[in-house]
Amino acid sequence: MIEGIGVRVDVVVLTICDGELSARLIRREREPFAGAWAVPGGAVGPGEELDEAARRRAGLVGGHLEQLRTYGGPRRDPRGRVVSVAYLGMIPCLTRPPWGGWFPVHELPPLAFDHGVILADGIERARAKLEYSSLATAFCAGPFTLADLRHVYETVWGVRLDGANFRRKVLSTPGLVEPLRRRSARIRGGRPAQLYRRGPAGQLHPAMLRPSC
Amino acid sequence: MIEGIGVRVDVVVLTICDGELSARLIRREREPFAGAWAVPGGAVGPGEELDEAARRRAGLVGGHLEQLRTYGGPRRDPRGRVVSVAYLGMIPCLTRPPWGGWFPVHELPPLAFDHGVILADGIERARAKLEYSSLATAFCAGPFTLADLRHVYETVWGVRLDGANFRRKVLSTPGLVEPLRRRSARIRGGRPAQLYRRGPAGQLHPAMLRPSC
DNA sequence: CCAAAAGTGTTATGTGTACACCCATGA
DNA sequence: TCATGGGTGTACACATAACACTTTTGG
Repeated sequence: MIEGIGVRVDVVVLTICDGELSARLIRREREPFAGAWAVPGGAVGPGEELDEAARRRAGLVGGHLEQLRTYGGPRRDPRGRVVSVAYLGMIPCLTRPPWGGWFPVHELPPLAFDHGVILADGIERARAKLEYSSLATAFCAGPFTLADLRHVYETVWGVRLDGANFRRKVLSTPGLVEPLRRRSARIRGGRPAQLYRRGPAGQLHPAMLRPSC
Repeated sequence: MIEGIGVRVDVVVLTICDGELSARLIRREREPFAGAWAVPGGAVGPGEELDEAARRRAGLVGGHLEQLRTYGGPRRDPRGRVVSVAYLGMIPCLTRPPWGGWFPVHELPPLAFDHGVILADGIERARAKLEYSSLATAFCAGPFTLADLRHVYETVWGVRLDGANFRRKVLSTPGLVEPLRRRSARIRGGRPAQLYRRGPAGQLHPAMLRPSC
């Protein structure tokens, strides 16, 4: 049953930094691709669940994590056969990176191995899942306004959404968000907005469709 | 990089036998779970793509094949750590099984390892993909009528659909089906139906929604 | 002729979209 | 009071669902 195939996890971690959908990358220290950027990841430990391994290798304590796809081409790694179980993680908005390595997805450097494909697949999965799941709230830390949530959609999809229709859509989905008693403090004038937190709903029915389609 | 983790593919192969959504199972000959039913699969060969391995292990020459999910719990296999890359295959309707091992998904036997979970995930993926993809045509061999295509949806979802609305929906989706010059022969009376073949479209916009939701 | 299935028409109902307009706050 | 963003109302386009109706075949 042992075949000399290595098993790794590689994790596409996305967040929104300063209004830009961004991915976390690390710089490789060893050959091959020494000095190139790559998605965080590493070998799966003995007795370790794949999900656990993904969280450990990505340093992802909280936040959303889901399996993305498995990449197993025989020539992916010049050192030998390596099958990589890729994951997609999402963490709340950051105003500044906690430690280096966040790249806006429009300004990605060349990546090692097939990590460019993995990252592209992860971004597309995130964009698709916003349509039919409540995953957008995973990008929001603590209480948020409907404008905050709308900005998540606008940033990830790269479109502008009508605030009025977005509000109706979100509030008409049972269990998507729950209102708090507080209102947001205003920064630059304007009426203070109602604050919300995540609701128990996981799926959206009907879906929030991307305007481009 | 070699860690003693085995890598396999396991394939959920679905078809429609005699109006029933059915899965192909094989009987295990060796321990563990000798005599139990399991989904077809096996180890990935050296230098072999995962997709190739899935087709080879499932004996799937044509038909649709897509990656489903990877199962890697440390206790999946009592012999040791085995990561299984699961695939979902679909082949056209069969009036009778070509060789044994087709089970209606409502009458499944107990399955070896975690293959019950894998099979359930595969069935749910198939049901979900009918909504937003043209995958239903993968269950149709050669030219088909719109009634044939509707029966695919009805069988996989376990619901009844209105023929008139289904027709309009399918024909209004560009590139989903293409009409042929022929009409079907009638079996038990009734007007002969127009025959169609698959079109180039892969995605459905808007989606074909399950009535249950 | 009748039964059966293909195919068309019609209408009520709901959902997405665009946009006008009012409300509450900071400066 | 004005600018800004939160929040409401409304009209139109379009999709769905239900079902009556016509067409074309076999028996």
